[in-house]
Amino acid sequence: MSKEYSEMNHFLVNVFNEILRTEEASLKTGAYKNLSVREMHVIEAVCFAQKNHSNTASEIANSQNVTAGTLTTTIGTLERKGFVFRRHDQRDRRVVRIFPTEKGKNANEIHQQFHHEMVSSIMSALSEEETLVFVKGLGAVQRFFETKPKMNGGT
Amino acid sequence: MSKEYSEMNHFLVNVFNEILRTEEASLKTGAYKNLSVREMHVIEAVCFAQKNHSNTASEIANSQNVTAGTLTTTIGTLERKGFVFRRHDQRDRRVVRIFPTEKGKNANEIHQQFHHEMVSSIMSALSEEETLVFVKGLGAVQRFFETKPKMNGGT
DNA sequence: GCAAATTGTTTGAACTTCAAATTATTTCTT
DNA sequence: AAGAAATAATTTGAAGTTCAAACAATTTGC
Repeated sequence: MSKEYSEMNHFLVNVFNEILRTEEASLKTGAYKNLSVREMHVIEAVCFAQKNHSNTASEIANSQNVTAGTLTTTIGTLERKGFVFRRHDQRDRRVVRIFPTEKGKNANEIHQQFHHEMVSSIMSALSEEETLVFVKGLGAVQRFFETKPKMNGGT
Repeated sequence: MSKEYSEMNHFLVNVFNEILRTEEASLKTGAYKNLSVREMHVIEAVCFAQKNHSNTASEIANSQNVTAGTLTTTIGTLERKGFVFRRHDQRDRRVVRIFPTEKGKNANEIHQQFHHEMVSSIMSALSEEETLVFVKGLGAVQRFFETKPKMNGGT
C-alpha cells in the first residue's frame, strides 16, 4: 500500500466528486441556470451527433446510457426550454432526429469553453514532459475501464 | 488544441462516466445487490468516520454533500437493510452517531477491494517512474478543483 | 430559568429513471 | 401485395432521490 496507491485511490474517490460539483456550480452560476448537468450533457451529445449524422433518439440515448423512454422525456423538456428540436427522418419516418437550436449551440459553446478552461488550467501545472506522461497514464485508466466493464465489489 | 489537450478533455468527459458505470455494474453483480452507488458511498463514509469519531449525522451529510434531511432518509433505508445503526450520543443527546453493522463493514471491505483492483490495475500499466509523474498530475488536478470551486460555463 | 441556537427528523413537492404497454412505421415472408 | 414480425419512439405508472421548510428535542448562554 504505497503512497502512490493511496493518492490514486483518493483521487478516484474524491476529486471525482469535486469535478461533478464544479460542473454543477458552474451551471448554476452560468448563462443558462435552468439546465441540469444531465441536460447539458444531452445538449452536448446532440451537438456532437450532428457531425456524424448520428443524431437519432436511440443513438443519443445509447451514448448517454439511458433508456429510450428516459431520453424522450429529457428531450421533451429541452425542447420546451428551447435548446433542441425534433424532425422525423424522411427515409424512415419511425426515426426521430434531434437538432440543437441556436440557443442550444450557444449553450454548448459555453460548455466547451468551461472544459477548455479546466483542461488548460490543469496542463499549466505540468511541464511539457510531465503532461505527456500524465496523458499516457490517463490512457491507461481509460483502457482499463473500457475493456473491463464488469468487476466485483462495487464502489 | 494539441493532442494532449483533447485527450485530457476526452478523459474528463468520458472515462469519468465509465468509472461511475463500472461501479454501478460492479454493485449490481456483487454480494449486496440491493445497494446503490450512493448508499455504498454512505456506508464507506460511515466506516471511515469511525476512525476520527466523526460519525455524527451532520458530519457524514457534509462529507457527502447532501442535506441533513437527505441523509436521514438514506440512513433510514440503510438501517432497514441492516448495514448501519444509530445511537444517541450520551454527551449531547441531540446528536445521532451512526455505526456500521458487521454486514456494513463487510460491504465496505468488498468495496475497498474493488478500489484496490482498480488502482493496481492502472498502476501496473505504468512504470515506476511514470507512476510518480502521473500521481503528480493527479495532485495538480486535485488542487485545481479544490481551490477553484466556481467557474463559469458548466459541463 | 428562559431565549436562542443546534441537531436531527418529517413532510411535501419536484425531478429522474426505468420497465412495460402502446403507437406508428418499416421489413420480411410468402 | 397482405399480413406478421420487427423496429423506433412515446406514454404511463411506479419507485427512488433530493431539497427546502417546518417541526421536535435538546443544549447553551445570559
